Amino acid sequence: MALRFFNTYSRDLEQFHPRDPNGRKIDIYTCGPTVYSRAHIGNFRAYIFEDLLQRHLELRGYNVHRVMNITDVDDKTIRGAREAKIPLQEFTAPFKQAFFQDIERLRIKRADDFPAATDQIYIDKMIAMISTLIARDLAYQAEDKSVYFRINRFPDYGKLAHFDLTQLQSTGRVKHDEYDKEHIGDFALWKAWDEEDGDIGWESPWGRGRPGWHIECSAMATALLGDQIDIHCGGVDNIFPHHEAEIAQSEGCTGKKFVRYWLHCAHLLVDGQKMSKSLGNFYTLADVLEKGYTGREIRYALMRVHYRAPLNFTWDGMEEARQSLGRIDDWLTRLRETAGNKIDVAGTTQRTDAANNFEETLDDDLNISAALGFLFETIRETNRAMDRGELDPASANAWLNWWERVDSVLAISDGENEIPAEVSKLAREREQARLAKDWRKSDELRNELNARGWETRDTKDGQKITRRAGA
RNA sequence: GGCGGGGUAGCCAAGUGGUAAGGUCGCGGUCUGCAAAACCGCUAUUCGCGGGUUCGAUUCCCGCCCCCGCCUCCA
Repeated sequence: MALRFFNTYSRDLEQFHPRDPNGRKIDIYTCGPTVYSRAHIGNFRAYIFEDLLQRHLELRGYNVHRVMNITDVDDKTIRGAREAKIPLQEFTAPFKQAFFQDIERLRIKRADDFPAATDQIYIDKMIAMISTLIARDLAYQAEDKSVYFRINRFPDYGKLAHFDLTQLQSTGRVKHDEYDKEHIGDFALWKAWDEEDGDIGWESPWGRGRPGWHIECSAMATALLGDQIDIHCGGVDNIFPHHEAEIAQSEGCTGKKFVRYWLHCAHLLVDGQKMSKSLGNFYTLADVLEKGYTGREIRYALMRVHYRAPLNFTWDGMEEARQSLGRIDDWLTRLRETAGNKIDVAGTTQRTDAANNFEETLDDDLNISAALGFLFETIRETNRAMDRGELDPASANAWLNWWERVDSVLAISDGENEIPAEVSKLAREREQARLAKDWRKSDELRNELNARGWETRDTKDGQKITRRAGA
């Protein structure tokens, strides 16, 4: 099956065709974090979806160039810096650092570029774009000195969200001191400095101020990827107004179609509800790690549901993720034992079929659930063959090679676990106790190993110890 | 009110105009000193509800109900 994705713009599944005439190079722009606090697991669901997308495109032979912006100036960062009585950069730095730590723990590939909104080159680019928009009558400076986009002059405004502009209602989420706008839907490109901004601001043709949120992404995307990009991703809540505004700004400047495919990830719910601090169901990655779950377990839990379906985060779900990964770990351990020392043996026809199923399923708008279904079916079939002693080393190796491809997309395999000397000493003692049929001592040692996070299994080839899932 | 996404077993979830993948949990069995893992078996006569089309619908059409989100700076 050819690659296809659900494009928010058309609300339809579309075959994927990159702009690159050779069909190999793909540009992706993804909206990154606002660094005013630790990102929460809902944010990471979106980033994991984007990572899955990139990894699958790469498995399919595409050369992906991805940009993720860092918003390091906005109302919240300014407020945070003011309350902490420290410079803005000093306030955002630790959150940037935490963000990079978090994505590493979740095995999210780093983007090729992480432009920050406060980089002078992007501020300059934003100012240049705003000037162009004003020159084209698509923007105006209002009485309050801020510059706004004039949505009535951009006929396509509302096409992405499929909104009728006359229906726009204020939700009161934004402070409404913006009476100077011509239309309630006009959004700020440049926000005039006010007292609350303190010493944060940049000089511009319209006076001191700071960029609006939307213009950042237009400036950084076009600066790094050009006037047109293949795929732009984000959470569904960014469709309107953020991405709608990006289209208006970018196309208003370049006159070219900005994005070919808009992909949006559904929300993460926690216990069936939106995360919020007041409900006490608000989790950062650190919160979940503290409960004893590992990065790959969290990655799996956030990845296993299709990106366009709402995902309900629960602790039962985390436990399920742990058990599922344990099943995969044990399967790999067995395959490696069966394969012995052989490496790089040519695959079997059976392997190829499974590979196609896994990959073709992902081609269909990243159908991860079906892809995992194929993986687990494969696991059962090969386990059955190994139980019967019917899987030869060459086939086991072929499966391991297949897994390498699968895991290049999923990125969920367990690291190599070195067995600590102390643990292997206990294991040897238990082996001796078992030979002596001293079951009491043997069981005590098993409990001891268990307490240290290691599980023992007595097989016909002798005792095996493995690291317990999550330990 | 407008615009979306979703409603399939205890929980998570795939899927198709032809009779329900997979994961997890639970129960029984094989194996084991006992376990663990693995494997085998059982667990939705049924896919939110009501109509319609059809030889046949969970899948198509119409109506309705419920959950979640967006509607101007939340991924």
